[in-house]
Amino acid sequence: MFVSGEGVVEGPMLHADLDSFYASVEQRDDPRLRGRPVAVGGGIIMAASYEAKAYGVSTPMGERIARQLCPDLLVAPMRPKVYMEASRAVFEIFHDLTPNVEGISVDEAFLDVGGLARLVGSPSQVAALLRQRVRDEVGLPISVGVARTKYLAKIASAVSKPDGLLVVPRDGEEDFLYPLPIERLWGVGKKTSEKLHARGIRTIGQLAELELRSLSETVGKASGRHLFALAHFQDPRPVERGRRRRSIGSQRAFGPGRRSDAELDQILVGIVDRVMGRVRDGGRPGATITVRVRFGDYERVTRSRTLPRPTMATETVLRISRELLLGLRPLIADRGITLLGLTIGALDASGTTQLMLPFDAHQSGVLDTALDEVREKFGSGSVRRGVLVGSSDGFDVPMLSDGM
DNA sequence: TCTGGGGTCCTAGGACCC
DNA sequence: TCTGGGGTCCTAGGACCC
Repeated sequence: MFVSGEGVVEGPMLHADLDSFYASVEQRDDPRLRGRPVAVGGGIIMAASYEAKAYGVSTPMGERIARQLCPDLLVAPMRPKVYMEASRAVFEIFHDLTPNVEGISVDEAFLDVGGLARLVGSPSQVAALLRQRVRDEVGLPISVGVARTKYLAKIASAVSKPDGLLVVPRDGEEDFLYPLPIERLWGVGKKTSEKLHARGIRTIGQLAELELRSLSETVGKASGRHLFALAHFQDPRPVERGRRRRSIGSQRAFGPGRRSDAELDQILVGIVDRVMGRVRDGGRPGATITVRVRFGDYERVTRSRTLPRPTMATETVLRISRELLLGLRPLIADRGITLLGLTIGALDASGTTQLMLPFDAHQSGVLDTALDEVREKFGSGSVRRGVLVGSSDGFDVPMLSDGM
């Protein structure tokens, strides 16, 4: 069961995903790059066109390796502002089609197109229209997957790439999903796929044959439940509008050479400045400050501290980050440092509240009253989603939390 | 594959409270 | 005085995603 918070809708899902986003923008803006292997970045490849991917160029990959794989590779420098503008234009088209848009990243979103049947047509017609509009109005290729659930739609868009459209019919879900390799599932990365391969599991169909218990023993409890549900087409998550970011961070990588304390401090000041600028721009004070360090041997550690209340003050955050970094000085002196980063999380923590409601809250009207209370206290944008948790005495307790 | 930069979520242990 | 069970919050690390 899912308890719906504000802005939660349900219907046929559409997943739209721009192809090789940065590289496509570069090819759009420079005709000489079209049809040729293009990479974006410098030092490290951040995006590769399909022509470049054909040579084995991928992200993240060192530029030198990429050039070895593809001697004709054209490398364009990053132009973040241009990409942000293109992303904004694409999302405008999404929102023009339906208000039920959940942005996942700059180049990717879920759309619930259930309500559009009468206005525009079937989900696949909406998908075709969306692709056409993005192509005509922004000049970018975008792939779209259409299915009953979010994950199926996401996998469908990935399978349809590049510049594709794939509809998974309700009676064709098994035929579509089960032959695919497990790596297609969201949440199966290097480690998890290794564990499953060790058991001879390579396809989603094979994974679906496992018992939940035995799957959980292999990949862990939460992961096990997650993958089991996906393999059995259980994915009731609706499109969530207006998700808010839960942390803001910045980091800088550098070569393994020696850094003086003064040098490190200067880098830290720059990073804190950048992060706190974004914190203030967004009006999202944060309480948990995390300093991240990667040593000369590329092993990473974090040190964090949670303030009694969220802050937007650069001075405070700088002071805490200096203290945290100070604690790492001996290790850095010993092993060198190749990355310094700062994340500020628990955003808006002062306004976080959780309401425990009885099981029948939905029917009894208790839920509505509780939602009104939260909105009154924290503003109407504060109720983000409903989460179902089990309580120890056997009763299911829907929990609403804000600031998500 | 000699290693970016921005994130999310989960786990596990310890401190602390009732 | 000693002890248990249940719960929250914080910290650190890990896996994963785009």
